[in-house]
Amino acid sequence: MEKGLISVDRWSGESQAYFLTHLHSDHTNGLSSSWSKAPIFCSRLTAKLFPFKFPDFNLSLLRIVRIGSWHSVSLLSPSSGSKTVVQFMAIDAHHCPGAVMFLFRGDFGCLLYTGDFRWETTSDRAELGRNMLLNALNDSAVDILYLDNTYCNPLYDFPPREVAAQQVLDIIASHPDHDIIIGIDSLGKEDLLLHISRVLNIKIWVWPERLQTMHLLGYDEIFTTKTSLTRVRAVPRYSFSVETLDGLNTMRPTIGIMPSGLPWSVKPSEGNKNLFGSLLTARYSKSKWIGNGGVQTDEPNGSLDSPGRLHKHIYSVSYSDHSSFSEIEKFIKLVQPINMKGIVSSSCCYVDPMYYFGRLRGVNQPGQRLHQKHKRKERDEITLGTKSTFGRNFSTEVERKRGRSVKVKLLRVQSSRVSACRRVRSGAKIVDDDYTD
DNA sequence: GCGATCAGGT
DNA sequence: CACACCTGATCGC
Repeated sequence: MEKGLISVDRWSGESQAYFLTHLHSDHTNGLSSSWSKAPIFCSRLTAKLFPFKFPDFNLSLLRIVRIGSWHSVSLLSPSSGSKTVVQFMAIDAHHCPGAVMFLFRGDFGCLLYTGDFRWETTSDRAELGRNMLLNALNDSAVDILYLDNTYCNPLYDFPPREVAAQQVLDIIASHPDHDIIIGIDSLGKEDLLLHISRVLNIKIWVWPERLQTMHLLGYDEIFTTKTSLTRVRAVPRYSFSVETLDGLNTMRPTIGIMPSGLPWSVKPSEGNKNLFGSLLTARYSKSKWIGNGGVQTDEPNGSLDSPGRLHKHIYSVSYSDHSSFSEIEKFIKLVQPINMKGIVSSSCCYVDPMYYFGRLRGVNQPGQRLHQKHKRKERDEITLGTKSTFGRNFSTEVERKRGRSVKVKLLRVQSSRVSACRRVRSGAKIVDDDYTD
């Protein structure tokens, strides 16, 4: 086909080489165990985790890309049919285990695709990442930066993960006799859990599948699936809700901590009316946490004005694996791309990074003409994944309201073999595992 | 009965 | 309001 040279995090078209930045499922839509189109380039750690997500995948199709080295692949130019070489380098994206950015050079120019990334500036690891990127760029211009623009808005202001991790520890320390539930996904936030484990000298419960992942990542002693060994449990985020926490509290005093990009409130719902639906109680500002103090509730146990407190049993901490607005800004200043484009798009929330950062683009560049040329080439030959919820908003009101039944997650009876297997696999049966053994 | 896809949730 | 990902329905095979 005419437009198929390479694809990044995009699996639907016909390309000659495919690149995977990381294994979160919003970047693997369309990828499956039966994949056979062409080789997939990814980091070593992603390759290691790969079979776990895609059990019967033909691993001979994976190409491990060593981080920080240039690699090349020879392909056929879709337009001319002649040989063309694409050079590429993987750079640590500091997002989740195995996550990398890809820097490409070829006839199309120089492209940097960040995938999801966090660009902290305070840690040693961040310093290494910065140096690696600078070495890779080696003063040459990035024609197009494809940017993780998830939090590309000045409202999105949160601390480095080290600081957020301390906030989590503070919350735990202030609840010495509580069980602690932390909501996480299938990959990511391991450093937070390791930090908690180290500081409190305690094991951390995870669901069985997550334990396997932890073992693949090389963490052998820290995590456990035995509830009796610890009061701190990391549970799938989707099983973390007001109802879950209320239910758990009928058995033991328990608080939930949601490490998440932003201290947005939980969903509006009956009985929680005054709490929800707006920007929340605390946010990180100018190097310290402030409570907004304006949230009044009828909470009988006292005010919810401690930082991040969302609900009598739930805290939200801004522990994010995506870059904050100011980090995005620093990154763009460093890269000085000639042009850029957000990879996170949705019909209602897409923020074009050019809106805030257009002025930060590289200077002394030939400008639009060169850019246009590359852009055309890129559009023809490179296929890039974007996250999108576009389309969902077109469903009718009738469809949206159709047939929703209220679920009682804690006590739900397994309704089918297939869904039972799914739940067990994903650890949703947390309460059964915890309290009926 | 199966995987892929979609809508609708947490 | 974001993100990541679960569940159930439906469709094509």
